[in-house]
Amino acid sequence: MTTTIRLATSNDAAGAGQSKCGMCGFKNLCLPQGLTDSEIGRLDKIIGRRRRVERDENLCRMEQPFHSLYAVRFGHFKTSRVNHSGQQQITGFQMAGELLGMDAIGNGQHACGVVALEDSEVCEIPFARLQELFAEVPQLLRHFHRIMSQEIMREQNAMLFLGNMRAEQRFATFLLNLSTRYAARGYSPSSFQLRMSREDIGDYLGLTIESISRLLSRFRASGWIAVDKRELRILDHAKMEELATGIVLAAAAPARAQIFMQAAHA
Amino acid sequence: MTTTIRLATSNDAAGAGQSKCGMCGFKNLCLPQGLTDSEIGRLDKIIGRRRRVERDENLCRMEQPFHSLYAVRFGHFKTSRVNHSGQQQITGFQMAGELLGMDAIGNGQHACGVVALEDSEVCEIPFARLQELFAEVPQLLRHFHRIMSQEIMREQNAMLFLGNMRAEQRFATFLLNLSTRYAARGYSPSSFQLRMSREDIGDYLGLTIESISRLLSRFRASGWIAVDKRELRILDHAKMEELATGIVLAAAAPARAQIFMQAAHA
DNA sequence: CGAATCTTTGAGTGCGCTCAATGTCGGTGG
DNA sequence: CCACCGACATTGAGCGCACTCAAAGATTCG
Repeated sequence: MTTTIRLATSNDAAGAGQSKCGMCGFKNLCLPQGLTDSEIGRLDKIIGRRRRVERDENLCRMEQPFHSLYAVRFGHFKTSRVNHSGQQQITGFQMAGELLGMDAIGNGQHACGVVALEDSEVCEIPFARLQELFAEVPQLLRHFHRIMSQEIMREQNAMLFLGNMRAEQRFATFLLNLSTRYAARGYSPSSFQLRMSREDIGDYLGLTIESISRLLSRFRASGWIAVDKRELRILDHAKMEELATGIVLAAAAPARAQIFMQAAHA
Repeated sequence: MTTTIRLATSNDAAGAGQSKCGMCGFKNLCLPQGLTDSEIGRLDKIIGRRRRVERDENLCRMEQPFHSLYAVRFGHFKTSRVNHSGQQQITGFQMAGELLGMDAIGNGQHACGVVALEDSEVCEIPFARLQELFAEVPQLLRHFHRIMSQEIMREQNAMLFLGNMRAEQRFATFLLNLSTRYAARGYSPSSFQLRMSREDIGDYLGLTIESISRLLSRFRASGWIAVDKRELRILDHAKMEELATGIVLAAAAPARAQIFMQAAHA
């Protein structure tokens, strides 16, 4: 590599691939979480090449053979499944520090297609080598199990809103989920960009593009959010939580609110 | 082996707990899949007590601390989550050979409640001991990862029908799913009992109890199924697949059917 | 500037929900 | 034995939320 311009993605020592995880700003959200420096070093050694993925490019397609997991280094992705009749369901949106491809382990082929929502970069993690490392770094294995389990919980949360919630509640839940995840990454929980199109949001929430558009308009008109194209600000966080949980934490229903607060802190 | 008659549930040598997995009729569907006899023996040693669970009894509740996974030995279970506003989503129905509790690994507490649909029995698998065994039996670890990944896929399938399908299509998908799973266990794929109430089915499919009842009536009136209480027979399997996939494999649309058949075999 | 894509907004419709009544079954006690 | 009860299931009537269809506006990109 002889290029001179380097973005935030750059790594020092060319080639050998040292300190990939150790220097990554998201190591506490990603696979290395809870590992010692020396263990991180061993993980570094098996991390494959970084891979740039341009906006709208497929990181992998459904039914492709599985070789590697991918950790998002920066950028955003969407994962989706299409069934025989052509119906698409977006199964999730992934951001920096999150792991992609765990659905592919079971059958040795990707169950979801993965597409970049913007120019992004992932770290390739050859699964065969990761498995070897599990034997040597038990803490890594334990954390990997936690990550997979959390992926299961994430999907179950999606089932919960797809099966039970009205459009308004789904959408508020979605916005709060983004808010929380950005906060965990040190970004503003109240002001962020929607990296995905209205259609993607709809395909995730089980709603149409028109419904998403109407929800955005209505939330804006109510003064709960501000939207300009894909720029979004949550103006009334409490109202969002009220919508998402269905619980009114206000003077109107103080008794019930207290009960909930106690439960939440228990 | 000196006994002549053995129920699926019986175990010989009292106490010590030998040959639990080795003699289990579902070992090829469960954790021991692909293990050698000696490896199964090692797995046997860590399997905790068997636990009987009566109909409507909780195997575990939401937010309980996590210690063990459970393998269903016989009987049926449902797993469900309830959110703050009291909305319930059934996340799945489990039968013999299936593993319960993987959602609890991530946070160390059960994300789902588990209730027996009939008198049932599970094998308790202390997770800490299972983790120790992973280090000694790599094949077990690999298979465990496959199981967790398949659980992720299962949840994603649920997202697909909850987000995209009409009531009729969801219900046909549900019936075919049961059919396939019973077939894999050596039972009839076309005749089985619905172990769960209409309400449970509704809470799983994101529909009301009335809708489920109407669907059953309509499917019966159309001659596609026979229902008597909870006894169900699939009379027209092809029609069920047509409904579930949205693809008509019939003379009416031969061209499209051919395309699908090719794709399915590719 | 024009073409393509994405988004917003409106009008009307229909699927599945809500509410309500009736039916069926198993259990319990007189 | 029947009467009664509670749980579960079925069926009907009417409604409303989100969908479909349609058109216009906004934005991006060549």
